[in-house]
Amino acid sequence: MAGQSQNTKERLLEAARGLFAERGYHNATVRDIAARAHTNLASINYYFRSKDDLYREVMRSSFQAPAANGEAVLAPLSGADHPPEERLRAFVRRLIPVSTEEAGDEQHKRLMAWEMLAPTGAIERVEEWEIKPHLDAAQDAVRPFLSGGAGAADIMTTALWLVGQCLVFRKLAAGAGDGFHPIAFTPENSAQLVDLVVTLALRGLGA
Amino acid sequence: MAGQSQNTKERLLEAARGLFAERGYHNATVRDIAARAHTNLASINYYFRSKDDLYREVMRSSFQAPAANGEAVLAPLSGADHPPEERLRAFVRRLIPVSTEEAGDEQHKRLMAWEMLAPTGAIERVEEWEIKPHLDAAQDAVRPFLSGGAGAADIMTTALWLVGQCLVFRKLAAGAGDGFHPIAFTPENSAQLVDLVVTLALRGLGA
DNA sequence: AGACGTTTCAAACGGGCGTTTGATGAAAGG
DNA sequence: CCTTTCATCAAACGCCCGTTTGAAACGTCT
Repeated sequence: MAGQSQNTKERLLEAARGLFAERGYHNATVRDIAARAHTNLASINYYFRSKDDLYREVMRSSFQAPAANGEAVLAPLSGADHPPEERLRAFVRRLIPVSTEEAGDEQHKRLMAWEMLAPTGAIERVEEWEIKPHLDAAQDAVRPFLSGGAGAADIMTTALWLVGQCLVFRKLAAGAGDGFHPIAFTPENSAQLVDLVVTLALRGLGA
Repeated sequence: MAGQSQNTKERLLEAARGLFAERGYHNATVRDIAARAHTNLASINYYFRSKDDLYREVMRSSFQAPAANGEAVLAPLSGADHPPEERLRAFVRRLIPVSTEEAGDEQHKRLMAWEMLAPTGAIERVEEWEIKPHLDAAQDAVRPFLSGGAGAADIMTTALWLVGQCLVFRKLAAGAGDGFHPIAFTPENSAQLVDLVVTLALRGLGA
């Protein structure tokens, strides 16, 4: 019965994704995954050959999910026919979360965080996938504001400076520690936040 | 023999701290800890009552270590008799790493990162200890530059903006992904970095 | 109906985990 | 010299882990 089997396999993937994100690879047990998927323990080894393969499958799908960060951030910025200020604003807008819940794909981010702290080898150099796209886009965003005498290191440093201003909000929105800082990430607040960051950044860059 | 016993207990603490930082609580096994400390398995339950208590002891000592971030960052900034620019510069200088190796206490940071991703309950609200001191100092640093009409939310947002600019370098210096960004954290480079961030931040703040 | 391939399930396997135990060695005091 | 106390150690105890197994349940053909 192919219909139900597909269903079970997808339920397993979803349950595994959630538990891997919550607890990391080693602390997410196959028994818990099977229980959350409402299926039997052995289904994991039936559909995927092992827990390792299941994890690899989760990581693979997490990277090609529509909400993955890299592409969405990069794509619409390449149009060089817009003024530098507008492109910088577009960069900032895409990097700042529009809501606490949205704040990027929370599960995806936690999966990456686990992979950085405790590499399983499923993905070599996660940072390259997670950070480099932002960094490349950031370099494009700040380059027009720097003088021609600026070297590659200067561009990189300034790009990091810009990324940091945006990511700090993303990080604090994602973390559970909202108790002590009274920032709510509603769409309206995010728009104000983008305005503020863009204004301060542009002034900093001397525009 | 009390002398050797103290020695064993301290070796256990050091080994545990290293392994907890590397692998997190659940994946650091008591057998590995004992092996790294060159002692027997049962010593852990002899000197500390359990693995849990050993972990708590590691976390406790990590917070009162001289290299812990909070205090060192906060203390010398409280002098209100310095001009605002100087206090902001002091804030930035303390938050930007002076070398890749130094970049804060790496083990301490990894312990906190583990505790955020996989809370063991040993420390409630790690962020409050790790981030809040920076945030309070940052608010003090930016407050003089804001107009009197700025509300608490504005101050908080601007403080986050400033912290983000500094922490991004700290994070990238600490992470292993140095391959793709050609920034070296020598003392000289750090000084330049501080100058850059301070300059850009001051311009952004309209000073 | 009967045979066949697919999917689900309870039970068990070997291994690593944290912890406990009881023996052994080494100083200290009467 | 014998006892007491503290520190160390090898061995074992349950427990939970990922995986395997063999059979039952199910749908699909002839």
